[in-house]
Amino acid sequence: MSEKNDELVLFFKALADANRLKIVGLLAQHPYSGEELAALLGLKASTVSHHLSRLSQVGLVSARAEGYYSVYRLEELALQKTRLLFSHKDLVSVADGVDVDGYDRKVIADFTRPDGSLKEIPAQRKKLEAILRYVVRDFEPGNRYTEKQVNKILSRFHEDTASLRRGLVGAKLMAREGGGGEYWKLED
Amino acid sequence: MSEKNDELVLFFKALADANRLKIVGLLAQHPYSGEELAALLGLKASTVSHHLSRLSQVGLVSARAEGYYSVYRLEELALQKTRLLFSHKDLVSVADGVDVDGYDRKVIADFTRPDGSLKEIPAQRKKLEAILRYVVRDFEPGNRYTEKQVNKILSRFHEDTASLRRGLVGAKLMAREGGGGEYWKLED
DNA sequence: AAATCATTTCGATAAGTATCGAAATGATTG
DNA sequence: CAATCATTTCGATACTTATCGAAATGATTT
Repeated sequence: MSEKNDELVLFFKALADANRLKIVGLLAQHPYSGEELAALLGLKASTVSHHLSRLSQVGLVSARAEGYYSVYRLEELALQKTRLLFSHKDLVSVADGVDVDGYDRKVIADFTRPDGSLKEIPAQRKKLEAILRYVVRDFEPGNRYTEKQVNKILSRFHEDTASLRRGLVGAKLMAREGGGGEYWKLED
Repeated sequence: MSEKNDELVLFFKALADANRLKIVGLLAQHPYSGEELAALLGLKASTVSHHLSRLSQVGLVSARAEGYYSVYRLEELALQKTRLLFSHKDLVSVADGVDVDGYDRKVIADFTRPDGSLKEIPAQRKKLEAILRYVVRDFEPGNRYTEKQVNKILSRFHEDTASLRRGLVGAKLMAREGGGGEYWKLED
């Protein structure tokens, strides 16, 4: 997950420099030695060496010895790979390491007291939904509850149990049977 | 020339950061508000704003107002463009700002295919010479080649190896020893 | 082995930038 | 218009890195 992303970041960093892009463009024509590249770009040999190191680190260039020189060439294979990189599936997987419950946790932290009860019931819909997801955890799947039992559980969180109860049903986190007033938790 | 490269550098810089990549991955799933992104990534709102600014600067994300929030979405068009970015021709043009061999580069871009082979052998003398300078790079200085070896190397570029071979000798880029038919690369 | 030439490594410096907190701005609701 | 909430801007800090010069390493020739 994360290591794969690091590799991607390194790849883009390798291309995120004007002089390295020029090197790639030059090597796309034909191989060059480091000395030639330095002359063409107006840079010192040590600087070019640094750039080539970053490029070869991600497999974009490779070197072969030739006389005094090392001759560097572009690895078009690495670029081919890049073309395939931007499929929707691969893009989505870039976010793999992300903690998707982060938003809920932040809202819960903002609206709850140390004992877990609610300081207030959020007015904004998105935050209310996060809080309702938090509250509904205290109900067990499969169980059926009377309205009185529901209110008792909800009262741990806030005195306005009616609002919470209506919210849970409205958010389709719980359901109610029309007549008898029995409630149960809905699964995702 | 250079402005175009700057744009490219900015584009890669926009993607050369782990958190921005995650944002791209998340927005590839569906739009998010800045607040949600901040919670998901464990960053402060101001930091996320900075990242979104860099991403929208290169057209990768766009925003639309929705209630209190601004909702950001990925511009898949910008990514499509990226796929086309790595054609041989465009790669070669990345080195346009480099002040040497500009003419040769243009000719090479015009006459070569993505794999580096020749679409055709130029008829005009100046263009032919530029192409010959390009071709001769694949010969190593000091080496001696039989005609068969020469033809094998030249066949990477064009099936008419005889024309290329005669051109190289005529342009004094390579020399041939009269009797035995051995060839070698001439230095500038 | 000594000399020569290119490349790499190292240390230093300057520029860039990711991140935060605080303040300013913008947008929406009451 | 006042209150509320999200976003942006600003100033500061810490980390990264592009660049250079000098020294070390590697490779080739004599």
